Amino acid sequence: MEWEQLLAQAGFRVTTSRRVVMQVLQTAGVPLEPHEILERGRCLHRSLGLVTIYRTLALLTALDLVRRVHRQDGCHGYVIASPGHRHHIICRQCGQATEFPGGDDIHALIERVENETGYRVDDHLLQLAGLCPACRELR
Amino acid sequence: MEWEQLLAQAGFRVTTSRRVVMQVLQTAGVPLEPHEILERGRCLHRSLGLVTIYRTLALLTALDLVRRVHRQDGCHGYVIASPGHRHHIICRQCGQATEFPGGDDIHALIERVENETGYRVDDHLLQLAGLCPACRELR
DNA sequence: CTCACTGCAAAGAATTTGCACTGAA
DNA sequence: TTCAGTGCAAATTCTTTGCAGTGAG
Repeated sequence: MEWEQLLAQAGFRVTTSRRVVMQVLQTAGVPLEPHEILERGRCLHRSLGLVTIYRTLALLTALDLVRRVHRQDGCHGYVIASPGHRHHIICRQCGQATEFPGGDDIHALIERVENETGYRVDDHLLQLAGLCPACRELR
Repeated sequence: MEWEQLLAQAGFRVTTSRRVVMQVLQTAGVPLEPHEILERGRCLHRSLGLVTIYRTLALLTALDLVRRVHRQDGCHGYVIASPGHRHHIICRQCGQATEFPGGDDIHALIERVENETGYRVDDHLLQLAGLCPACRELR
């Protein structure tokens, strides 16, 4: 339950809505869009509103408790974040999102690009897509 | 002018609107959002409409003449694409976008992630952000 | 001459804001 | 008790669709 302490320490209140959003995301395992969070959250908290979800996601994202993931089509979903800078690989069949850590290979790549382009890189957006083990089974 | 031939070969017409959108993007060098393309395009083609820009971008993106780039905040812009699968590095100061090719390092990274996660990767979204050479000068 | 393409208006989504009420601390 | 947080309604964007007129081939 350490995220609750993190919230409190940062001066924010631990409310039912925030608990529900976190619980829904923790249970889901796949990236959810705001309206999907609403549907699932309503089961747990009748009066939950979409506006609150937007505001909650903005807060949780700012605190790095939740991460926003992109899709090529421009839609984005939200997933629970692990501590540290990580990236996601998303199954295009079932939507399952798995985090993986950045390794030396990313740094090597960034260094190469810095040399090739003359840029100084200070942020990166990396997301992979493919088939998860379970969906590969079904082929 | 080879993009015009590509359009024609694919059975699409080379119209003024499409020429204007391409020219604006080629001139810009930085990723532009639809409404920015409209503003600049109007200078060249008075009656240009936003709807046409959306439709044109969808077409050009499908033909891989233009690429969509993402920002963490969810906004996205469009830039001229070079042939082949490339990635972008975007200057957070001036917005300048530069393409760079994927090298062995990306394949190595993907292979590592496949081994670690069991996924079979078939697509990736990689975008870097930082300071371009010109903006670094000004520091 | 035809039909793909365009612009406009209007519909639909996605997201944000204003405001009075509610509940966590 | 107090003020951050909430829900609702309405305002903003952002993007897509329907349709009649226009122009590329």
